[in-house]
Amino acid sequence: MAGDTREVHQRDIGEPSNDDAQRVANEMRNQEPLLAMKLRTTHEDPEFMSTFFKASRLHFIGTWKARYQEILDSLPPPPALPPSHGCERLVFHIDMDCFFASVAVRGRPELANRPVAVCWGTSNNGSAEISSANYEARGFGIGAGMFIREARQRCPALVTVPYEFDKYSATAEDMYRTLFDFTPHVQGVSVDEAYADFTGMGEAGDLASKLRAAIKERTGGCCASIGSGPNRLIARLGTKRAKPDGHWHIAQAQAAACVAELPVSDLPVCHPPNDLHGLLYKSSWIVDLPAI
DNA sequence: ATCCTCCCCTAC
DNA sequence: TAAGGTAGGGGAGGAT
Repeated sequence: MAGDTREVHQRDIGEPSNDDAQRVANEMRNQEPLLAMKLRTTHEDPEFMSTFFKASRLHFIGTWKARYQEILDSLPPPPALPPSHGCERLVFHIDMDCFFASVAVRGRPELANRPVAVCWGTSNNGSAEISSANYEARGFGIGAGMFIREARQRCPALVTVPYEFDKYSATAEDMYRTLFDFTPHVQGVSVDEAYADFTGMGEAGDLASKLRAAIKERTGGCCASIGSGPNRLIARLGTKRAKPDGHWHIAQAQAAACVAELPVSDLPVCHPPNDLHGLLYKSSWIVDLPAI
């Protein structure tokens, strides 16, 4: 079988096997106290509420702003945004690639080049929700929001690893401190995503490659993708095309043409189900919207 | 017209 | 077994 041949080949050249990767994932689970407890009621665990929030990825994401504020408080207050003098602004949208999964793979060579997904859940056919999947896993059609059961059907060799919230906080801080080294004009969006104004600081491609390299080094190997353009919306649309591990610039002059050929669903807030969802039936492409 | 409060919705 | 929280934008609708 082709798969067997590949395994033999990997062993020959000393690369970690799938077994090595699964063993590392098992060790991660074994060292996670939250998985050792397996306590589910207030009777079994008097600290049930606290345990629940400690294990919640949504709570982690939702309370990130408070931790970000501590970073802001440790820095001098940002100067006012300098005027652009009528020239177009250079706005960056920085977004870490599959953040939780890349933190998991970082420093664990056994997981490199393997399909990896982050979730609680130790059962192969459970309904634990995957919150981050690396690009190898996405190649099997695995993505955020999918239950572990379906992901395992699509890729039996998938490596599932538990959350490491403390590492996410520290890595996010590394990313933000790197960004603040470049400019004080930073707007934090979330734990793994920010906008920054680079107007008048140089050429977009050059700045982006320097910033991405600095983030990758400071975070120990986590990649950021960057979209850039004259405003936040255009920059953000550029990031979609930049991923993974890339940069895409959309200048003001190209912005209208670039955006026109995108599907309506690429716009923020235009994802069903919502109030604008009817538009998706009338038009799939942004270029057609003015005709509606 | 303007300013509120609530409430629904999105994104992360 | 799995860990669905949180902040902020914007519309509706009432009070001024």
